[in-house]
Amino acid sequence: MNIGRAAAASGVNAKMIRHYESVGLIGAAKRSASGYRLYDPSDVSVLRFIKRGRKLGFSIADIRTLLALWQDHRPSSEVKNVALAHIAELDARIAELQGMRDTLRQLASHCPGDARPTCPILKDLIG
Amino acid sequence: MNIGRAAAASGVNAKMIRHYESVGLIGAAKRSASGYRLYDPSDVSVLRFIKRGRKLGFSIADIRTLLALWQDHRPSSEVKNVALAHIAELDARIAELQGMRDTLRQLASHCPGDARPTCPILKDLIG
DNA sequence: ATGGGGCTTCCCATCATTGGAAGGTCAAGA
DNA sequence: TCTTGACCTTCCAATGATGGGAAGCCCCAT
Repeated sequence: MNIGRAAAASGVNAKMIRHYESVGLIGAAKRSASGYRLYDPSDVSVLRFIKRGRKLGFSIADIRTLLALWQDHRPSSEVKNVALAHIAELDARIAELQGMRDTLRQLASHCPGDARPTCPILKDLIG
Repeated sequence: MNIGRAAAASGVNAKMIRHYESVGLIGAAKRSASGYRLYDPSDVSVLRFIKRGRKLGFSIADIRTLLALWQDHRPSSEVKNVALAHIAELDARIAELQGMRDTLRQLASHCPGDARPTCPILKDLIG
């Protein structure tokens, strides 16, 4: 299977497959006589793993860890720890964004939004 | 006032002040005879505006707009529109992260987290 | 054999920020 | 006056994940 078919089968586009190979997230693919990368269904499984991991917000570094844990049949506690750490990061990021949003919502609610230039949003930005 | 003092007074470090100048977010600073950038309190106000805007998650492009709206005394409706659009982006991003977190929390809650390799988190990633 | 689509590598851009190198300037202390 | 150390300058590069595009080779169907 060429890279295009692997891309279609995994949901990871060809560009990213090459990228993941270049950063060592996946091993170097075998090559055809003319230099085309060749993939088999187990490679597609790995790509789907990566795809799904990215959708859950894991970094490439995390996914590298998770792939190793999966392929080495490591204890689920190790997987769970990675997941819990990521949940904590997500919580932190969510709280940060909520703080921004709440502040802005408050400011915007007091902004007349008319032709006058006076605006609490600008007032806040000016400090 | 040299760049270091402007940085201390505004909370924007010297490196970023130069960067903001290079991308045209702030005008080119006057220079001393020896080439040092020189700032006055109104420049510091602009830098604080930028700093605060970044803290609220506005992009440089948004801040460029907001600075123009501020300095040109434009109607508050324009400012409000920028803010409301940003709030919408924040809401979308928050929802996205919450989706990830909720999925992960669900998966992690069913993961034994013990010495066995079987783990619903990995099962989900594999698809 | 020709055309078109797929594949290769390589470089560049994003966005905001940070780090570092190499070198010039300033002020204070010996 | 000389030195030292803190400050300033410009330029280059890296971050993380992804995408765009160029130049050129390969393969298959017509």
